[in-house]
Amino acid sequence: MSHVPDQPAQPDPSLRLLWRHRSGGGEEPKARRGPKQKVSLDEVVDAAVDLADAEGLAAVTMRALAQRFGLGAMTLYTYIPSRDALLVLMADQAVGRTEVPDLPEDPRERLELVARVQHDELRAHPWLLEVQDVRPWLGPNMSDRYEWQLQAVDGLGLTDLEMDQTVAVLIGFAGNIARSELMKRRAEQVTGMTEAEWWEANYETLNEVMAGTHYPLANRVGTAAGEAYQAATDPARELDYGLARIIDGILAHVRK
Amino acid sequence: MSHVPDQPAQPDPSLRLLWRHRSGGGEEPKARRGPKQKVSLDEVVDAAVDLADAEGLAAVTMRALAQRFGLGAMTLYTYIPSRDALLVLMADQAVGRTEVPDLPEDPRERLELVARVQHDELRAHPWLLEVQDVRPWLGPNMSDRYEWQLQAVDGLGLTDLEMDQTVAVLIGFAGNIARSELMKRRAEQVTGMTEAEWWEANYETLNEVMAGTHYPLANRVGTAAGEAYQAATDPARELDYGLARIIDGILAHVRK
DNA sequence: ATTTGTTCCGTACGGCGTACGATATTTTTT
DNA sequence: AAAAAATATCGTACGCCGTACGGAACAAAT
Repeated sequence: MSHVPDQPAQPDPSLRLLWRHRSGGGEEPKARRGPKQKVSLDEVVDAAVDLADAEGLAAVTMRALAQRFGLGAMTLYTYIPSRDALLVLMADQAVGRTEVPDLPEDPRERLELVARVQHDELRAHPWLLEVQDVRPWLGPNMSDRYEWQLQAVDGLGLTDLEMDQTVAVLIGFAGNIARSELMKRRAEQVTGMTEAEWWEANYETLNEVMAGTHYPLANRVGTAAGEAYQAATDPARELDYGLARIIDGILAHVRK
Repeated sequence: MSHVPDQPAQPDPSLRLLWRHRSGGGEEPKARRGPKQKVSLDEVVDAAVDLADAEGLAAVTMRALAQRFGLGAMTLYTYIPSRDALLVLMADQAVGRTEVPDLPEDPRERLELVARVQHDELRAHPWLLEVQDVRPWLGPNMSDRYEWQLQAVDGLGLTDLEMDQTVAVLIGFAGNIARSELMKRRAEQVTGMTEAEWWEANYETLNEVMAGTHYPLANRVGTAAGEAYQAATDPARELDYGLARIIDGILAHVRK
């Protein structure tokens, strides 16, 4: 049992960084001592977001990011304590970039909007899907967003707990769609083929290797999907379908 | 435009590895030339799964895995072409470990079972959530599972495409619950505090930093959640609630 | 003028995946 | 029986990564 003795549980340092713009009314520029910082923290975080948008989260290395400003790698550590802390700031900053529309009156449209905003955002910043693994941190922009999401489900007759869970279901679903889109794009990038090309290239091998095993339903469904997805885009339909079912279920519950 | 000339699109090498046990009826042990392998590929993959279960996916390094067998790191590359390929094999092998129950007759129970099996599996092998980012590969065990999932939604009156999408919604939702459980566990591990302790430790800072901003709904909902989750476990309820809504929506759709 | 707290940055450490080449071991061919 | 070919093992090394550390340049407080 390793038990750190009686540390009074330090408050999380990321919190003050996250809320650096809004924290306390007291403006105290409080001239610092050493040389002036060549860039601002916001510029750093913004550049990191841009980099992640353009080349993926893996491309956001300390060295690469520092180089964008002509700084040495270690200099970044006067701005942020660690790369993980940077990711948290990036996530909140990215969320801050999307401006949420006003909520319509129709309940169905409101729920749908919550999901679609989430989906669009994750399409714009797919790396958010990876950062969420780190933590769903409570920065100012994420807090604003959450409040907005709760507004969307407020007044429907849900309990407080159900409001939270309903939002979770909606944005979780949107996240799953975004994730499958991301995986598809990545697969095409890695293999250098489209999905259709991959299937063609592996058709023979698959038949050979799966000889003796039968997947009647999977084959039928797979064929249907293959034909359908040649014309129309797949994940858009997935989103429409799933969202309709989920919202049906939610509204039915409220009107029980 | 970097365009590889006219390679006839090599079939994916992972496929043969994935199906190594079932591929073609022809048994041909075909004595290999060099020294015998000290362990089998299955042992390697099994060990990797165990390691990931116990210490997380990050602990599955080539060196650590090789050491388990007293092998040098590079020796593993005679078993698998790359770490990524290993992850694919691990995923399929892990899926193969869970034995799926027979499908009940009641439609609602069937849909619920699909989600709960997925959820339980991801609780047993949380690292699958990270591997899915790599790819949802079609190994034998995954294929079996998919066929089983389609059986669960067969005969409900869904179109072929809808069957696929319905399964996706259900297992996606289960994955989201599992992911939030995982994040919670990780957060407790990293910070060394329970969620309640974290809130207590940061209560003051949060109030200070959020002064001037008001989140009426988030506060109300957060308080409700805080009180409720002291007694009952949270994600279990989330699963029950969301699953009920989703299945309601699906069944309403087929009985339209 | 001196002290003190910052910023900047070069160097270095340990860890990762894995390319490469040497060596040992087994089967196949002669 | 000997030589050749193919395979397994593994030590070394390269280029990445995050980041600990220490020194130098700098600006404000003393």
